[in-house]
Amino acid sequence: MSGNFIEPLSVDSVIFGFEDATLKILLYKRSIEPGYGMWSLPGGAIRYDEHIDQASARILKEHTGVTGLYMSQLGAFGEVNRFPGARVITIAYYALVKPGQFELRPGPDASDARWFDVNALPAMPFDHPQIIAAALNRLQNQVKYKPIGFNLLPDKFPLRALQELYEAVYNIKFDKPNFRRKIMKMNLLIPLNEKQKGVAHRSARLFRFDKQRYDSLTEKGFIFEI
Amino acid sequence: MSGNFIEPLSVDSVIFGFEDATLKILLYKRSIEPGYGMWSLPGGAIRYDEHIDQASARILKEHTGVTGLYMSQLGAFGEVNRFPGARVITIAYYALVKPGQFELRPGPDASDARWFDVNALPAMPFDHPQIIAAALNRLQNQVKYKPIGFNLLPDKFPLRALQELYEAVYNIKFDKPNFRRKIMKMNLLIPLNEKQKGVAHRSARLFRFDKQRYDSLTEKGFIFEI
DNA sequence: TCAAAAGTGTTTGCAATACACCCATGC
DNA sequence: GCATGGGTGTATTGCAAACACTTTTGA
Repeated sequence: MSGNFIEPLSVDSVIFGFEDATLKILLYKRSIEPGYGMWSLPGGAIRYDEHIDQASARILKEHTGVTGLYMSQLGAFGEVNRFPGARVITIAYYALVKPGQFELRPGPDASDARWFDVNALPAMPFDHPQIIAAALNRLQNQVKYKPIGFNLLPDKFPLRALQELYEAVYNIKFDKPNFRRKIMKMNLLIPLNEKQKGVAHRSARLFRFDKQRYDSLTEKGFIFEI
Repeated sequence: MSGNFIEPLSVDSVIFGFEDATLKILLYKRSIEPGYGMWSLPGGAIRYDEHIDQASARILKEHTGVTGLYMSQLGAFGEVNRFPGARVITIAYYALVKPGQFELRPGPDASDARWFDVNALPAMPFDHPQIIAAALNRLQNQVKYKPIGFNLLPDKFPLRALQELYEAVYNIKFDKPNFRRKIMKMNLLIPLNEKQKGVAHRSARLFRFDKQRYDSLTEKGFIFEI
């Protein structure tokens, strides 16, 4: 317990991934008390000399091994007894990960790491279930008006993957022709001269998200909405 | 500086009001250092034994004298040097106030209190300008899908007041007939047998927001949107 | 040649927009 | 009676929803 840390303040992250048409969350099996052996959100203490966003990025790096993940603050969680034995307020973040962006490994103070389907989460310690609920809620609100969903897809993807992503996040089904038209009309996807491989049916064209075009359209008042 | 407080953690609130068809923010003139004499957001330290939402409600009460204001957390602000002389992370809230809900008075550590037009704010200390920018942004996002705007209006109001509120928040103009129809179609306003008084033209009918109806419609999947 | 998903076309109805207009009231 | 805002009517347009349909590919 060094004076290098702000003791009553921690950071916790909800890391979202998307695989098999399912929204997932990355949890770590705690190898320390309290909560030994439980699956929980990756987290850590904030240092005196770092911005809270830096703290979150550092802790994500310590757990995943990679930097540059899409990341955004959710807010502070401050129930008096949310953490046993001491008053700890935590600042929660959520992060988005592309398939295969890093290899799973146990993070600090953890013995294992695993992706869980958002609809089949294990028992979790502290207020982590509430934090996850807030993260899901935020993700649903953000993904509608910001093109952050692409941070959950590979760089090259077929339209169907995008549709399945939105279907998983909103938990509803879209009509394929109407969804395609809506997306294509935005002119934000660059069609590639590549197709899906290894599928047992007609292979779909792949697309890439055009961030530059999105930025320039946004300057002109364009509003992304799905 | 008693051990009763979590030293490195404070709460700051952006209090919004609506008067003269203008969105306003309530600021307090600091009578202590740092930032002596500057107009700033009302704030204070979090106690060890209170939920952060309670801390925010308590500090709002200490400043305004009233409880029960609509209030919601914005998030944590944690630049390393945001507060001079010590590492202080602040958790920001925004609150909505009805016209005349309380009498202005200087709060703790303040010599004066005053409403400022959001488009004509004074120089402010620390990161308060950023916090206000975030609050405005959040308000704009929230008011579109949640009926929280009514917390800025008197209990009884003419439709025009609601329109002016949305015009002030979004900073755009609406077409009056279309706005009326959109609102009335939602069936969320109860028409009263009362009219405006003291106006130099045809007086408008007053309405009241029907929260019960909103709640029951929401359960059935209704989505508020303006 | 069949299954499965890619991808296109077309109809329908609602809802946003734009704008013309009449009504009530105080000065 | 005129200025001011309250309040209503209506044509136009665009888009979302629904669904039938054709095309391509691997097994």
